[in-house]
Amino acid sequence: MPGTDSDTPRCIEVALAVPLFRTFTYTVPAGIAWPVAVGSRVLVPFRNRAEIGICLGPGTAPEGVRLKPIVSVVDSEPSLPGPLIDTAQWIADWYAAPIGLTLRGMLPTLLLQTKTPTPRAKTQRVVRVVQELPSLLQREQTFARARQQRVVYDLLEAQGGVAPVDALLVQANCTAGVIVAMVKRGIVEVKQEVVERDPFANRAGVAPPPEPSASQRAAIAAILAGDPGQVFLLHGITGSGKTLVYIEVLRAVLQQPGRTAIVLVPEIALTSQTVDRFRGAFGDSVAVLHSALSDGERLDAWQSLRRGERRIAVGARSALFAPLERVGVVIVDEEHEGSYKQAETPRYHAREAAIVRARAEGALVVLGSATPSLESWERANRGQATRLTLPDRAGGASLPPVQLVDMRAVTKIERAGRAPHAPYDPMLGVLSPALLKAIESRMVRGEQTLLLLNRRGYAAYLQCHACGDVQVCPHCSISLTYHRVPEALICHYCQYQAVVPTHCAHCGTESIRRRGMGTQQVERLVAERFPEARIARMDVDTTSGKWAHTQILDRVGRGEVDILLGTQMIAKGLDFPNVTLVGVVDADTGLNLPDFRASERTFQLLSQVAGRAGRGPKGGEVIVQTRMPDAHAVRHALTHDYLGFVQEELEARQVPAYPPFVGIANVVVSGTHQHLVAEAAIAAAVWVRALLERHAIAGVSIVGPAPCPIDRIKDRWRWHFLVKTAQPRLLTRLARYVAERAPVGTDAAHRTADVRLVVDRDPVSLL
DNA sequence: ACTTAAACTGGC
DNA sequence: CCAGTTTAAGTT
Repeated sequence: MPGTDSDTPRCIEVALAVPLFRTFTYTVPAGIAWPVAVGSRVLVPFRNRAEIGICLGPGTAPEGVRLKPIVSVVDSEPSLPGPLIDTAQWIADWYAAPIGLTLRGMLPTLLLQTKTPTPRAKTQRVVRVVQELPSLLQREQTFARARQQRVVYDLLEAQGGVAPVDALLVQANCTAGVIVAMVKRGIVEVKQEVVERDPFANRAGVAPPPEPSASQRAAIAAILAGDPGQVFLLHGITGSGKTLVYIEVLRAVLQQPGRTAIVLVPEIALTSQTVDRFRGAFGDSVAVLHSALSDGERLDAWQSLRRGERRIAVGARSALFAPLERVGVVIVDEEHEGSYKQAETPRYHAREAAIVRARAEGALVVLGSATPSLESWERANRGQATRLTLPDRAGGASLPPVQLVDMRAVTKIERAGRAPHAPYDPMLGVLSPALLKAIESRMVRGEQTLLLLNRRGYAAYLQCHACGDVQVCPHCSISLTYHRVPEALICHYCQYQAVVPTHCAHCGTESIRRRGMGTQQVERLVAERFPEARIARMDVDTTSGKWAHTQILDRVGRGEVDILLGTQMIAKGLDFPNVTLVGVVDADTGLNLPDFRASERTFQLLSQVAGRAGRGPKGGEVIVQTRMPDAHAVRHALTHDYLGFVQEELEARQVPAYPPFVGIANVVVSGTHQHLVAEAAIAAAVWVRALLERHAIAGVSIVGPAPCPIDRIKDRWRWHFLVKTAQPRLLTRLARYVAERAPVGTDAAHRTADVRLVVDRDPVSLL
């Protein structure tokens, strides 16, 4: 047996959760069984402390170092099976991340702690609405004189009808007396409740899946006939029944003894309907991994998967690391979603990592989307993925017709018809007559409307009409958004809050105006126009409570909402047959961001939200308001023409070169002093250029450095430059070299400015 | 990241 | 001159 000779010490390589691009070598004392399995947790002395690390295999003693012995092997079975270790190695390599931090991200935190405190269920007091006041009219009558109660009610309502008492008091900026009064009036109740309650644990089952259509059957058969590691791109238009394909593939795979499966969804809270269907089909075999699990619950879920008690892991990004063995299929739903990219180290993309893990497991991969990412589309073009298409909506429904409203024309007509000094009517600039009329007809018919506006708050910013001054965040270089309930100016990047000024800070006049509409303003306009409508708003502000998403959507599903208004979170995965109208209030919001994916994201958003309409027998229609009707993202969305869009967008990515034609790494330098950051970024870029020249490396271009489009966030100034090359291996080496060795923050001045450099390979956004 | 040791600062 | 504070180095 290797390593058992008494004169060659038994050594292992151990990864520890420190930001270092290296492992540590330990000896294994005689009392401990040899060999130590790869992927096992080991307790080791490190910096005078005991730490838990992961054994990566036998090691060789480096020269001139006195090795320490491990204390013990913690696991009887490795916590991380071989394919997961391989995946971790790939992630660390490709994304230039320290292996120890990568492995840490794969395990529940409790498994890496040396001491295990027992978590106990916490309780807190919550307020719940008991008397529903769905329409504006009822609310105005009820709260005629009770201003604060109205504020509390609106906040509560917006969060799904339930909220913790203390949080609500802070939000409404009022005293407990207000809530006591409301309890007395029988409008709300206050109860003590356990905080951690898993809404997925006891949700009602859903109807058994219908019979697959011909094209669904063809896709299922093709996938099941795939070779181990084969990647399928399932391109199915919205409502074509991709989920049914997933379910049937899962069913077939799980029939093989011992086989397991992983399903990734973009954000669990937004896809509860999809998750319900998996639960409905596979019941207790499913472990739902979501961000609101407590550490203890997460550990429970992890262990049930590790022990084989549950064979399907459903969850966001990190569910890819489910400790399953013999994985037969990995499904990535809505594979184009940017949330699959992690924003912190390791900055991995779960879709790419899924392909790597599947290869290591011998599993199939299914990437599903109505609007595949250009990366996946090009992967199929190159023959590295097999394209499957679901061209029709299930049940014979057709895609809804999309009507474009050119808001430039609306503005002109409105101007012409208005007396010279008549006050501007915000309604016309925000909701066109065509859209209003369409909403009205839905109200009359008892059908539901979805309104998308990808900007939260009331107004995008405040501007002084006299001097042009705009209120900006003192910590970030973006304007403060005006929020009405509760009234405040809020920075959407750092949550900084300021009171709303009455006078311009710059010129002292009172000419402050609200510019750029947000969801709160549209909610108000719609409520004024349709006082009897039951309106729900869904955006980050109304979904702060843990299950607020689910609660709001359940209300829509039960028909208790006439108009659901929200940001992009209403665009995903909702399937409500009574929604017959989708209105896009402003298609242009994201179109002009200085980011190479702006068009792609806009097209995806428009296509996804359009797909929410007409899912039932009543059909549906979509109305898109825009001032940029010629933009290709808008044009092709109108005709549901994904192929047309992709063709044009691929063309646009050739020159200047962007993914999928080149790989890019975004090197971001940040720190607290503007000029030091600029200096460091310039020096780093010079250093990389010199490196390329010294080694005569061709085929790499450095773009920049320049300030990031948002050049300050949370008091940190930001500069960046791009490293572009069509040679992935070269980019791996460069990214690693820069992350590990770039001379940034090494001198005293830069250290005081806390100058740091991060390498973000395959960035999802450059802002 | 975190800890420890070495190198500085300032009050006397 | 020494305590307290900043900075540099190293983790097996």
